[in-house]
Amino acid sequence: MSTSPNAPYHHGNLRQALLEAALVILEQQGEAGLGLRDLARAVGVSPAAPYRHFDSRAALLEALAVTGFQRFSARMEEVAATHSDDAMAAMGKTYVVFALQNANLFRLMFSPQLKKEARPGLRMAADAAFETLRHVVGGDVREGRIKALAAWAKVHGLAVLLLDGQIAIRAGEDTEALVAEIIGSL
Amino acid sequence: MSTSPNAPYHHGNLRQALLEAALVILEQQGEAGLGLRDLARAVGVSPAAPYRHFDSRAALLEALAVTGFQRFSARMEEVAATHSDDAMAAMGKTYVVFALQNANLFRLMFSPQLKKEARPGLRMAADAAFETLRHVVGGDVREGRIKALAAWAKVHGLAVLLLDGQIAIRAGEDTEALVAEIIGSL
DNA sequence: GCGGTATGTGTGCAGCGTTAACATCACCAT
DNA sequence: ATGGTGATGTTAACGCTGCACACATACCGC
Repeated sequence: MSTSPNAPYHHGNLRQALLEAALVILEQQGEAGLGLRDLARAVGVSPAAPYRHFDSRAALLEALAVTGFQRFSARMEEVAATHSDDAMAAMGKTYVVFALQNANLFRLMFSPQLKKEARPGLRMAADAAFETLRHVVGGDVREGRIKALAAWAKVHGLAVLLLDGQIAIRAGEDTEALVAEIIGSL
Repeated sequence: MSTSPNAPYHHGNLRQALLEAALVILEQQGEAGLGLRDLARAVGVSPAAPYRHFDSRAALLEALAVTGFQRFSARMEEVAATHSDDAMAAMGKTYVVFALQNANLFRLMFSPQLKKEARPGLRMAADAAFETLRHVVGGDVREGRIKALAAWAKVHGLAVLLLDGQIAIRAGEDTEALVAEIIGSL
């Protein structure tokens, strides 16, 4: 039942292939549509093969979320480096744009079913991702912390509400412009 | 196989009983732990009985989310009525406290698997819940809208980040006080 | 009373995540 | 070279889930 007559018995780099295919399916179908059997079929491998690389479906989702945080982190550092003057606003906008462009991945990163208390790897990836943010915003100082948390909350809430379609975009209104305006309003 | 020898064949008000039991299970076990069979057993009814009142598991979850929005709405209106002076801050704090007290219900209300685009009832319940908020904050005015959205985003983001355990509470720090401080920092 | 309809029961199906036993291959010490 | 060993993939099966169908029961308008 092999896909190709002379397909090799071993895939070569299955773990990576699974993650990549999973990212595609995730963005297309959402987390609920990402089944292990479909995923295995998409990569051309038997239904149980993924278990050699991931303990469970939850572990696979965790790995996806971790790469999500890494990509997010990379984007943030990049923006922090190139916009040293208006870093705060630029990072805020990048934050929201990332969420909108990678909707289902972003949702997965903050999915309640990936309990971060029980998954140190995910917790660390998440913390690392926000490290840059915290540093730029000066959240380590005693009294700067409140403002930093407020800014973080505003940006994150904006991302979540937009993802949820909760903030109505009026006719002829540009989403990115609206985001910039809201972030700008301290 | 009846729970009690003279249990009536008809439950009386099963729909309501299901919703109430579901709310308890939801808050105890989270959305993933809410199975139709367990729920039916908890109410003392056969596994297929819930389908007379809910088309699917998703429909049940939707109904739960709707009642969640209604409770949320009630709390908001109550606070808006009793705190006519500092309405904004009071409502913000209530918003976050509601999320923390009804964690899993709040998560369900904004769960991506309940696609609001495809569920008009849920959409309406959500919109109605935020109506009060929008009114008090003056979000209908052209230029007040940005500030209103910013405030909403800040409060919502704060709730979500706290729920996710993403905002670290330092030793000897009171969560509610921190919330009040962050909300206060415009 | 009686028939129709709403409500609850019992059974079964397909699909899921997961596991265990087996097959195949790469690699490394001899 | 070769043979043993562990990593990787396959196959089959288990238990569970949401869900659908046919049947049983109880309420309600005539």
